[in-house]
Amino acid sequence: MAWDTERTKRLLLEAATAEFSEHGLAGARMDRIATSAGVNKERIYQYFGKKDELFATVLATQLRETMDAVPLSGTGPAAAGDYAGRLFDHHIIQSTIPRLLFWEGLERGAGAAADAARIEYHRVKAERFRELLPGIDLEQAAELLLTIVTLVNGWPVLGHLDTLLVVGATGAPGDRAAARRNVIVRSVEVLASAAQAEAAARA
Amino acid sequence: MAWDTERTKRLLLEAATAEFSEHGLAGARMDRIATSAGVNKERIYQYFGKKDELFATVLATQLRETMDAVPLSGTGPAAAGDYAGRLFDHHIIQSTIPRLLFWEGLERGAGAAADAARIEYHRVKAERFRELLPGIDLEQAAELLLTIVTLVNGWPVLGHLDTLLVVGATGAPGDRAAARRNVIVRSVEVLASAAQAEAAARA
DNA sequence: TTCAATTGCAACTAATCAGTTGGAATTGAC
DNA sequence: GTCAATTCCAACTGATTAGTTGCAATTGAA
Repeated sequence: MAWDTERTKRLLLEAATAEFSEHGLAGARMDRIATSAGVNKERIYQYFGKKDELFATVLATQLRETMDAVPLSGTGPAAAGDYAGRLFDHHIIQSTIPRLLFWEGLERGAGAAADAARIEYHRVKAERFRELLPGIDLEQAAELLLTIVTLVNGWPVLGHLDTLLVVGATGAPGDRAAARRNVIVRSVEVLASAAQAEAAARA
Repeated sequence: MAWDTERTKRLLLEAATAEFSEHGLAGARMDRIATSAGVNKERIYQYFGKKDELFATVLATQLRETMDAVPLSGTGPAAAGDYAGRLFDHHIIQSTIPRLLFWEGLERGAGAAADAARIEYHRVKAERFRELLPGIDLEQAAELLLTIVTLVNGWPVLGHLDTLLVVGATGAPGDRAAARRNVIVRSVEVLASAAQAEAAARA
């Protein structure tokens, strides 16, 4: 039976994803990752390098996967809202993503935007998003996309604020995910329509 | 010359605010807080207790201060947009706030919503925000307030995403803060109008 | 079978960290 | 001036942590 190096790497990457999502870079523990993966700690260093290199690998893998998993399709404000809704759904299933994105923002800051491949990927994404809303310019598209990503990823991370502001004020929690998803989708539709109207008024 | 205990506490609290804002709970170092404040480390424990107690104190102090510093005023969608703009401005000056809010979300999670006084404070805030937009119900108000807080606080924390999506796609950075502030203010106005229209359509 | 490369093991290492301690210095009441 | 309480000091402590090490076991090519 041969060594299954790829499987070992996968186990470690999965364990690292969970650990970094839960604790961030500073709070994560290499021992825990190894134990959780059922792999000797020394293998981590052999395959992935030091702690922050493993963190970078986890981020690159997970954030890239998200962009591939939720494609843009259709045209018009409803398509924009649909995209937001699907992104929201994806994050419910892959709950590590929003946390990793904010850990990245907090722990790596501006340095996180220095990757040329990633810059290109996002440029293409913004361009593609613009095509969903005929008539708007690239800046409008990029700003709206930033709004979508902020709202969708921010919601689970600021769950305590949802509890304080919405649940606390109105009393009955109900299905919070469904309600918030609904609000975000409709908000995106409204903002997309407004963006188009604004672009038309300027033409 | 008497001991100035209150001054020592203030120095420590300021240093702790900066440290926790920069590094979060797991990444902050008590030695650094003490050094930065020019105070002996042992004083921290005497005055504030252990590390996570100090963190809680910093959070309570800073987040409470924010709510007091940016009051709600006026009525109508423009008032909602104005509030968002003033909140945005405040966070530019007090750059620790957004980061602390997201550290809290990531590092303390749902437990952060367990404080009775804070629940009450947010309930009152949501109620007051509802009064800005006559006709809308409390749930609409709370959801829109959550959207505002998410966008305003999320922007600095996701600065790398701004760079990737907006700057990367459109080329010239310009004054990003002003541009993003403008987008948020107008978005809030649009969403506030839509919320009122929706409430009216249901009446 | 041999041999070099790689994986696997678990103990080890040096540094770091939150928290503590004993004693000196200071304060303010009496 | 005395005295108890408090602040200040800086060294200490024990636990934890990222990373390393020496050696055994395994793999696959020749």
